[in-house]
Amino acid sequence: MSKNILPRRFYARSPVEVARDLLGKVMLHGTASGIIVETEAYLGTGDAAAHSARGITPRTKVLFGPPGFAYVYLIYGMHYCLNFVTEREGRAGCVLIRAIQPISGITRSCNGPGKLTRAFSITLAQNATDLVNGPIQVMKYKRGEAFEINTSPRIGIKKSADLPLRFFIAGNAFVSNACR
DNA sequence: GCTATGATCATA
DNA sequence: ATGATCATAGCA
Repeated sequence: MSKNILPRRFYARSPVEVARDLLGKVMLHGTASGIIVETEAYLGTGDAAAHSARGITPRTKVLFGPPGFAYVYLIYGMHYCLNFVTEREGRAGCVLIRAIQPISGITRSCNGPGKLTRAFSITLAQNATDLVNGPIQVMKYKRGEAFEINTSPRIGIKKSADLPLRFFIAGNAFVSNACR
C-alpha cells in the first residue's frame, strides 16, 4: 500500500521540474487524500519572493536541508501553507502546493493553499516531516489520465511577480479561483 | 524587547 | 476593499 510513494530523488531536482511533475500526483495525510492540481515553484537563488532568499534562518533551514521534506509555515496569522523541499542538501528551493482535487476523507474545499492545509489537518506540527517516510505521503496516481499543464505568474507575491512559476492542470475545476 | 509584515481567505 | 490574527525577521 505504499509502494507508489515518490522516492527522494524525485525531489532532488529544480523546483520548476518538481512543480510540473507533482501535478496529477496523489497526496495523503491521515484519512484525507487528493490529486495535486496546482503548484508554485520557489527558487533557491535569484528569487526575491522565496522565503529562502535572505539566507538560512530558524524558519527556513529546512529549505536548505535534504529534499523530500515538508515545509509548513503560518501566514497572515491564520493560514498554513504546505511546501515540498526540493534540490540537494545545501541548496534551497521548494514547491508550494496550492490546490488539490479531493479523492477521499475531505470535508472542506482544497482550492487554495490555506484551505487545503485546513482540509488535510496540516499545521506546524508537520513542518520538517519526511515525505518519503512520514505522516504526509505523495505517490503516483494509478489511474492517472493525460492532462495539459498551464503556467501563469505566481499569486499573491510582490517580488519577482513576473516569473511564470505557477503550474496547474488546464481546465481542472479544483484549481484555485485566481486566473484559471 | 518591540514592531512591521505577509506565498490567504471570507465577507461586503 | 477590508479585517482577522500571529510567527517570524529585522532592528534597537
